[in-house]
Amino acid sequence: MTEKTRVRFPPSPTGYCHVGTARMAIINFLFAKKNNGTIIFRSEDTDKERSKKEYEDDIKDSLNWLKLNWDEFYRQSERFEIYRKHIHSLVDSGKAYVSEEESKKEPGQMVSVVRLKNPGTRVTFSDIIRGDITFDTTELGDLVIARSVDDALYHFAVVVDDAEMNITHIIRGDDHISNTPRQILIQEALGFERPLYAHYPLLLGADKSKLSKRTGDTSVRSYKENGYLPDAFLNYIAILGWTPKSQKEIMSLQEMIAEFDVKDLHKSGAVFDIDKLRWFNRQYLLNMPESDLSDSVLRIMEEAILKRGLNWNSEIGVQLLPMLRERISVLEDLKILAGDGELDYFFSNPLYDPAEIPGKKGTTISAIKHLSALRKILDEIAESEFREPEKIKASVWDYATKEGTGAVLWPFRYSLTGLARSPDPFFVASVLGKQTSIERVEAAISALDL
RNA sequence: GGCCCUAUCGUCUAAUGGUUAGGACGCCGGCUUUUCAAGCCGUUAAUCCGAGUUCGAUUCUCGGUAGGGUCACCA
Repeated sequence: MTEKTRVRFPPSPTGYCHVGTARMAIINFLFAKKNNGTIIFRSEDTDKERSKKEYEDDIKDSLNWLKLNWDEFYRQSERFEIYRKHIHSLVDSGKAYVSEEESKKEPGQMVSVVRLKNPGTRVTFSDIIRGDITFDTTELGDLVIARSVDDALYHFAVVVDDAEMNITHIIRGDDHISNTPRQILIQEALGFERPLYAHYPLLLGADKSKLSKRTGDTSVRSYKENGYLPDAFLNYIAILGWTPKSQKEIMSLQEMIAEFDVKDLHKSGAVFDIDKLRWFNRQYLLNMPESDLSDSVLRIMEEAILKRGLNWNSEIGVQLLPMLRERISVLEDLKILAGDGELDYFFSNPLYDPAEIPGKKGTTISAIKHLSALRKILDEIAESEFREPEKIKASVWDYATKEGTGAVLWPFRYSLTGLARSPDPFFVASVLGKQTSIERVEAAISALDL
C-alpha cells in the first residue's frame, strides 16, 4: 500500500504573511490536491522572542483569503515535550551530547547546548526539481540542535515534526537547499525515514535579489487591501515559475490542480512583476459579475467623493459602474481616479476655463454656435430616451458630422465635464440627465459670452 | 571567501541536435466616428562568454563569467 501524500505549510510567525509564504502554500496546495493528499499547517514558532500570535493570525487570514485551506494544524511551541523526548534519546544513545560553553547570545554566560555528533559523511539527496545534490557535511561540525535539553532549535523541531506528522513531500524554497543536509543528518541520527524533497526557486524583486520590502509590497495583506482579487493574485503567483503543459496563463483553481506537476516547476528564479499582476487582476475583474463588484466599487467611490467635499449620489454611482470597470485594473485605481477629481463632474457642476471650451478644432465663435445648437437638440430628446447614450448620440450625430465632429463634440464634452479627458459626452450626458446636461451646456455658453 | 543553485527578448516563458527561436506582460507605433481609457492590429527585442563533441549546437560536455542562495545558541 502506498502511503498517503502529506505535505506541510510551515511558516514561522515572525512577520506578516509574505508573498513567498503564499507561493509556498499555493505550490504545496496544488500538489496535495492533485494527489488527494493532506495538508498540515505548522506554525514554526520555536523562537519565542520573534514569534507573535498576531503574525500567525495574519498568515492564516491571508491564506484563507486565497482559499488555501489546510487539514491539520500544529504549533511547534506546544510540542516541546515531544522534542525533549527525542533529544534525550539522542543524548542517551550517545549520538548527541550536552556541551557546556559560553553563550553566543549572552557572552560571559555559560550554557548547556546540545550538539549532534557529526559523522562527517557526504550526503546526497535527490531533489525532484534539481536532481541529485551532494554536500560534504564535515564543514557543518557538530551542529547545535537545542539551546538546552528542553529547548529544541528549528532544524531539530522540523525533522521531528516531519517524521511524526508523516510528511511525505517537503516542497520548499531554494533557500533551504543548504539546510537539507543538516536536517538529513538529524533525521539519520533519529532513525527516521527520508521524505522526498523538492526545492523551487525563490521569488525575485525587480533587482533580481530575493523579494524584499525594498523591492515593493511583500505582504499579502497589502495586496488584499489594495483591492487585488484573491483569485487573480493566486493565479499569477502560481504561474510564476511554473508553466503547465497547456501553457495557459489564466486558469481556474481546478484547472491548476488538474495540470499541476512538481516536475514542471522551473529551476531559475522569477521576478515578481507588478504590471503583469495588474493585468491578471484586470482579466479577473472583467470576468466578474457586476453584482459581485458593485458593493466595493460604490463604497470606495462614495468615500472618495465625500472626502472631496462633494455630495454623494448613489443613483449616479450605480450608473457609473460599467464605465468604471472598464477603466481600472485594480480597485485601488478607483480610489486614485476618484481621489484625483476625475469623477467630480458627476457630483457637482464643473468650472470652466473659457479658453478650453472650443477645443483644438474650434473657435470661440464656433463653440457658441455649436453649443447653442446642441442645447436645442438635447432639448428635443425625450426624457425617456435620454437614459441611453446611443439615443443621444443618434440625435447629435448628423449635426456633429456636418459641422465637424471635433469642433462640436469637444465643446459638448467639455461643457459637461470641465475636463480635457473623460469618457465620451453621450455617456456622461445620459448619466447626468436631460436637465443637468442642458444646464451645463448653457453654463458653458455663458462662460464664453463673458 | 567556502559550499550550493541558476543562466532564452526589459520581465514571465516555449521549443529543438537542423525553426524566420514561438507566446504573454510592458514599451513603442497605427487603427478605431472628439479627448482619455478600453479594444483591435502591428513594430522593436533574447539563446551570457569560450572551448569541445557533431555534418550541424540555443539544446550535449567542460571551463569561465554573472546573478542568486546559504554558511546562528533565527526560522
